Amino acid sequence: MATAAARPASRAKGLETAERVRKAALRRFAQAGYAAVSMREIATDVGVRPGALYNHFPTKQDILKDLMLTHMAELLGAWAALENSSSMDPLERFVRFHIRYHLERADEVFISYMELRNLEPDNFETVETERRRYEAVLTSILEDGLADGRYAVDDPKVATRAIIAMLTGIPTWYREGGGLSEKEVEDLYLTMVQKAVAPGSKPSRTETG
Amino acid sequence: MATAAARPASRAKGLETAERVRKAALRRFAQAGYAAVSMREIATDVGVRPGALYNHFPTKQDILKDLMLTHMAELLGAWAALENSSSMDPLERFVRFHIRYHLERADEVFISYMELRNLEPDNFETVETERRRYEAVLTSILEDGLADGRYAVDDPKVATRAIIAMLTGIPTWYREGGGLSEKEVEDLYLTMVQKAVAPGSKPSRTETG
DNA sequence: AGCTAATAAATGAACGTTCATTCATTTTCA
DNA sequence: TGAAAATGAATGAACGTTCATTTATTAGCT
Repeated sequence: MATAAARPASRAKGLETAERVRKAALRRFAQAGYAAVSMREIATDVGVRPGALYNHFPTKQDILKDLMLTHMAELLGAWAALENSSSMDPLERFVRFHIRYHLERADEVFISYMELRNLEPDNFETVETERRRYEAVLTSILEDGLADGRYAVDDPKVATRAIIAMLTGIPTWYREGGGLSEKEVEDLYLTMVQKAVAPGSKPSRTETG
Repeated sequence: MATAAARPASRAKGLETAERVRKAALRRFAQAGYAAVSMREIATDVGVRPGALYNHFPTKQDILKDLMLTHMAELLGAWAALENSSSMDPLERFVRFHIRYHLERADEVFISYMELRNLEPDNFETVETERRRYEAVLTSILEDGLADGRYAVDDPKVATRAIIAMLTGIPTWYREGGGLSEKEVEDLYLTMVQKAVAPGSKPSRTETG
């Protein structure tokens, strides 16, 4: 047999509990904030006594770390899986991906920029590095379009931050069944982003193209 | 160099302390989050014993409430003072005002949307109402431009949220002496906003109306 | 399959610490 | 003299975490 690290399918109880801890902590952290959530509350959600949590995570900090590192890795992984799989325009692909992903994983996203300050320096640095890698994706798309004249932005890095802030704000107000479908939101934002980076002389009253 | 400068009639000692409490709490809340800050820490910053804080604020909650309600009132007040005082284009005036104000009051702004969930329902509702009033300012500007064809946005309320999210993200990355002046940031963002709402390149729907 | 040793998970109770808040007393100062 | 402000000590509650013990679950052996 292989080492003990690989678990037989029947030995799933422990992993199940660890996963339930993650889920409960995720929900609670997103709702009340890391510092305002007690291990006792998480334990209650999981249906276990507080001490039992320490069979799965060494400290409360490690739960937060796990959630944030996992989220960043999955975000980059999800993009990597999509990056070369479509013939869609890269900017459109990125905008639609970002909106979709951030609406699907609202809690993870919320925690990952809300609880940064509660991370120990090492883990903070790791998350920041990944975040910069993600931003670099969009910057690179803008630079490509800039090089062949499809886009016109004065500063691709500033434009990247502006666009990502704009898109990341969506989950703070969008609610399902609120009159706009997810697709409609994607289209609205895509249009604004495309116009914001499009060449087109000075705004105000110049004619199009 | 001992005391802080001018105490007018020395009758103002109590008010001075209350103000020092506000300042200390503001800084601490912005840095560590409301739930992670103790009354003891605030008292230490102020130079007083914890119990003394209760001569100025009935509870820790009330300090947060005071900070957030004051901030929203001052934000709307600052805009009101500027609204009709310039011949600048309304959209430009709003964008420049928002960026400037949010860079000047980074801590207040940060707290006001980061600690919303720590507010009691009544105070939360008050802050939300003020926030909606502030958003309505921009929405109204966009609707005016939409009516006479200067702008073209599919949904002024969505565009409002998009623009405000974009602008409010600036303090998370902008640092003085980081290669860009505040004026340059204003100009870069203004250009993107103007292009995003300008009529022109991307027809996506029938006209509203 | 059944038994057994080993291991993993959960319990229940406790640890010391820190928390927001209270209050009688003292200090400050107009 | 009187009121506001600050002190110093105390309150009970809640916190993260530990640990000896019990309970579940599994691997190795026959």
